Amino acid sequence: MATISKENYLKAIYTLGEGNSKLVSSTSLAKELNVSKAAISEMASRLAGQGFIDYKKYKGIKILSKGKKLAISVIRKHRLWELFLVDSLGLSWDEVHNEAEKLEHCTTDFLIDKIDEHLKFPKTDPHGDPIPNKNGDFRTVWNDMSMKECVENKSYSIVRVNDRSDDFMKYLSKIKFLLNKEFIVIEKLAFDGSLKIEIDKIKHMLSEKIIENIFVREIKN
Amino acid sequence: MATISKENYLKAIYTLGEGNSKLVSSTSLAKELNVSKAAISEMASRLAGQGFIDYKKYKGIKILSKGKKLAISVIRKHRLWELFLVDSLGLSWDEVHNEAEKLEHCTTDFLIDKIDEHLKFPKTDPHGDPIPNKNGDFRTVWNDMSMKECVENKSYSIVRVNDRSDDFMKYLSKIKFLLNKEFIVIEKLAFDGSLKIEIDKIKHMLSEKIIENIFVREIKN
DNA sequence: CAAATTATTTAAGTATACTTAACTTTACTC
DNA sequence: GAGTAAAGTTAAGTATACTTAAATAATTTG
Repeated sequence: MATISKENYLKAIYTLGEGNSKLVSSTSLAKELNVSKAAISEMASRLAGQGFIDYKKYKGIKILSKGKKLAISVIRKHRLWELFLVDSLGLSWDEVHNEAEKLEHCTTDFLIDKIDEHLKFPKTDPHGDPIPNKNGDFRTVWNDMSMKECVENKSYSIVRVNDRSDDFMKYLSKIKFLLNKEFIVIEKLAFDGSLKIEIDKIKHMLSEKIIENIFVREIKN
Repeated sequence: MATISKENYLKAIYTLGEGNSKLVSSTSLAKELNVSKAAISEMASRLAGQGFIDYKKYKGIKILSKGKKLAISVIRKHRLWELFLVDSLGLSWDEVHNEAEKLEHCTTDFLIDKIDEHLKFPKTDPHGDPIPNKNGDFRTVWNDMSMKECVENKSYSIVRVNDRSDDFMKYLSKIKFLLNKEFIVIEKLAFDGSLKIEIDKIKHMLSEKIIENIFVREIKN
């Protein structure tokens, strides 16, 4: 049985392992899931016993195809819910993450496929992350760049954000820094890595901590 | 903390106790929740300890205002989800009960209020059951009658059904016997309590077991 | 390369939510 | 009112998913 806990462990292992390439350590998993390292050891043994992961004591965790399948299915549910809540229920993008975090665990494949269909099989969620299709394939090709690489006097649009904390999302909403929104880089400050940008004719200073979590696409005119 | 189990226990206690009037027995609860009678004793002690119910050993269970509040909140979530899935996602009424049974436990008050608003504060769900408002009040006045009381050559419309089993709901869907649908009683057979009705110009025989779970309103012309 | 530090696991204990089996209470019948 | 059947509880045990504290393995550093 795939309980809520197991689904969250597998999602975290999949994310931290970046697909299935990297080994995931107990410490990083414990931090991600907000549980003790002892809890990780225990659950790792259980998940390994059920064929979801490969677990070598003191070495690390690697997701197996069975675990990957479940993780992607949960991610798919999460992202489709987020988009659905924004598009069909009018929630704002900083409100949907926590709701989707719960809904992803109590949605049947039947229902999520109906939602996928209703949204006309979208490719990305409201944060710009790709939505896997029914078969678990991410078809979107990454062609974005970190906002850190932006140069002065060029226009960009925001393609993806990499943080879901309330504070971060709420700040972006407040300055109307939404997905696909265009902005111009006015000034780049070398000494602290911060960026002065103009959006909707209003200028904002963004710290390095903010911009390293934002991914953009250059707009060529 | 209100876990999924606790929510289901309170929902069942509220339903079997018909609001808060009747004492609920361990046996009936065990049957409703598909667990052993021993499990009922244990959970009853826990719920009583937390002030959700009044529990007198060997006597029975009675819901308290704290428990009633939680039960109604879960029922509200269930019924709003059902209507939402039918109205906004196009699921059929026999598909929504099982989905709502899961979603009701992982929906915040914030989200369900958004759904309520989106549906324009509906009064009944797709089975005709009343939806409590944000304050927990059921405002709908019951003016339906059991289908058993139907008489020959009169027209009725279906107002509410009292069973959520897949077989029952699928059969009603199949013969297009949907909420608010009009039908005429052609013949009433006294010996087995069955009813011959006409719906969309097609005649159907409905057994007593079916009609006792259907509630109707007479259409006067 | 040995010592120290960090990472990880094991052990023991807790809470929830179940089970079956044994026992007790209540209700019913003669 | 005693005997019995049904209803309900208690006791003991299980699985999941955590915790803290102690022990062990791996890695880093002098």
